[in-house]
Order: sequence, then C-alpha cells, then structure tokens
Amino acid sequence: MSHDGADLARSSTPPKRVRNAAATREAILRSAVIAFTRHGYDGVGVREIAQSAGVTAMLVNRYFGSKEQLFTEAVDTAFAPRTVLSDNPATLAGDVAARLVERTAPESEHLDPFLLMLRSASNPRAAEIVRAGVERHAGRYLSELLEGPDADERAMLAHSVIAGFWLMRKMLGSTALVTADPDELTRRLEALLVIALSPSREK
Amino acid sequence: MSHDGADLARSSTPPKRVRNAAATREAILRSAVIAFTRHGYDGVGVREIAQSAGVTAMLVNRYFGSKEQLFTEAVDTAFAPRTVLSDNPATLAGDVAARLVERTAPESEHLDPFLLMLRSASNPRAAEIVRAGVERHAGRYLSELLEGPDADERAMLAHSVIAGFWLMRKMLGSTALVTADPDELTRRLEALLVIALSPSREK
DNA sequence: GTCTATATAATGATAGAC
DNA sequence: GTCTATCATTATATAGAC
Repeated sequence: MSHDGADLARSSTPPKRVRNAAATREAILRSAVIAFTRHGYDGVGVREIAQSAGVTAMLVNRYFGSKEQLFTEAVDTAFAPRTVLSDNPATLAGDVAARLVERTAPESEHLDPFLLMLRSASNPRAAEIVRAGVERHAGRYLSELLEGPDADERAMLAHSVIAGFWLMRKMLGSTALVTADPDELTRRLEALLVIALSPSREK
Repeated sequence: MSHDGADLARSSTPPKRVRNAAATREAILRSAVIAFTRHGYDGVGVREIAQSAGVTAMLVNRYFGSKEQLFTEAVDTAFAPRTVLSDNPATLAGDVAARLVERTAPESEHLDPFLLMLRSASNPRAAEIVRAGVERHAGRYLSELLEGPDADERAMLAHSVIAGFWLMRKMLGSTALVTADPDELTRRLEALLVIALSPSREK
C-alpha cells in the first residue's frame, strides 16, 4: 500500500497513515485515555485501544511496554488539565457544584477523569496508579489553593464528595439523583463542598 | 464428617461432603458475597467462587443459571442487613460517621456492601443490578427514616458521601485520609452527613 | 448431586517477516 | 515502523459420565 516513488504523481499514495513513531504513540495514548475512561482498566483490552488508534495491538506494547505502563501514562494525561476545579477560592464550591451537576446529567457524555478513577479503582494495581495521579495533580493543586490547616485532608474530602456523586448519579444511575431538580441538587452539593473544604471549627 | 451407610462401616464412602442441594447453594452464595466484595464483579471468576465453597464451577451455573444471576442474589444478600445505618434519626449522622471511619481504617478488613458496590460499578450490567439493590434496601430504609421533602434525594446524597469516602480512603488509599486523625475525620464526616440529610432551607 | 472433560471466546504479550 | 501469526492463559458455560 504505498509506493514512495517521487515522480509517479497519479498513483501517488492515498496514505492512510504516516509512518511516524511519535504520532502513533500519541494516537495510542489519546485512544487509551478515552477507552480507560469509558470502560475502566479491566474493561478494555489493548486490541480495542489499538484499533481506535488505527494500529495493531502489537504497537501498544512496542511503545509503552505493557498495558499497565500505558495506563500510567493515560492517568497522567487525563489528570493533568483542570476539569471541575476553578481557580477562585471564594467561588470554588459553587463552581464545582454547578459543573458537576451539569456533567453528571443523564444526557451528558462528558469524559471526566473521575470516571477513569471510579471505573479503574476495582483493580488494586490500577488503584495505586490512580492514587498517585490524583495526589500529584488535582489533589495537590486544590491543597495549594486552600488556606488554613489540614489542606490535604480537606482537599481529599472534597474529592470524596465529588467522586461519590459521580458514582451514584452517573455510574449507578440512582433514580432519585437522576430525576432531582438540577438547581436544588447544585445547592445541596455546594453546601456539602463548603463543609468539606472549610477548616475545622474546633480543635 | 458423616457416612450414611448403615452397616457398611468399613468400605463406606469417605464422603468429603454431604450431598445436599440447599446447603451447597447456600455455601456458593456465601462465597460469592465475599468474593464479589473483595474483587468486584469482573475481578472474580466462577471457578474461584466455587472453589471457596468446596465445589466445582459447574454447580454455580447449575444452581444460579449464570454468573450474572449469582451476582444478583449476592447483591440482595449483601445489602439486606444494615451495616452503617443506625435507627435513631437524631444520632444518625454521628453514628454513621464513626462506623465509617472505623471500617475504612487501614487495618480494618471489614467486608462492606459499599465495597461490593464500588468494585462492581465499572461493569454496566453489574451497576444496574447494584442500583436496584441499593434502592430496594439501604436507600429505601434511609428514605423512610428521614422526614420532610426530598427524602430519596437526601438519602442518595448521603450514600454518595459514604461511597466517595470508602473509595478515597480505603480503595485508593489516599495518603491524607489514611494518615488523618480519626476523630477529626469523624467530625468532618458527621458535618457532611448532617448537610446531606437535612431538608433544603430555601425553596 | 456432583464430577471430569471440553467447547468457545477472549485476554496480554511476543517472534519474526517485510 | 508496522504488520501477521501465534503462544500461553483464562474466562463462562455446557455435555455427558457416575
């Protein structure tokens, strides 16, 4: 499929793909993030990921060594950008609540890192990789944003609330949360996040 | 361990197990609850479950039809008893918070239905089965205990908080939550649950 | 009532051709 | 740089012996 003759203009390759290691690696990684987010670590095979990237399964191991190492890079890629976190501490809880309700809506098909986390956490190996990723990115960023004592603890408690909500509303599809009024739900979530993020009153 | 030959004492079968359909079924179901809680729906095979029950994999399908139907019964069995919920609405939040911190402690190996839920939710089929189980048991019980409007929504929001905490502290092993002071953690969780369970102020 | 043996399909990973 | 072909393992589920 391809001739790289210089002057054979007419029959020049309709090249379905450039043979480029870096680009191929990139394509596999992008497919991996999507697939792992949709189906979790155990729920997807390397064949499937490779096919979405337009290559064969072999190249996955060629470029990443193993499924586990591919997952490690995918987690890092997925958690690097901010998704639900805003940068203004004053409006943080409200912003997060609003985006969360929006993204967990039944009609939304948003691919969120929290889904990657929830769907992969049942595998202990994957869970450890995800823990490291969370603490390195979102957790660390949020901790730095918070003032007062126990910033890490409060950040992870907020993550607990967010993750639990993703699980019950989007993954499980809890009837009460799916049919609830979004504005009402947003207010409740905001109240929860305010509590989770606040420094403790007593000591 | 029983020989049922009346007078053939010597050559009677050294029966390693009583051939009893009901008892075998029960044993399989008990093993299934444990295995599914430890490893999730996709994380365990029928062979493994059968072996723990002292039988072969064949009998699982014989008595339950399929792995999926076995899971359905296991979910029902696991969610039937109350685990973290107390029966006094006034002390509910505090009671749940205390038990939760205790059971998610690093040294605890408690097999909680929430673990079964979290570890199986990545499989869509299993997630639907779990959703039905939760709404039928714990969710319904909690809803009836609550007074005021939106009882279902508040109940599921509380479940979100509990599930998220199980995930971040026990499954992921978040450093901040593992090393946090348990009393401090309990106070924060109690505050979160109070908010989750309270009827909304405005409307 | 329970077993052994097997059918069928999928997995992660690798060897070697081009 | 990428492919086809294959290995070894494991999964659920079933057929038929005892």
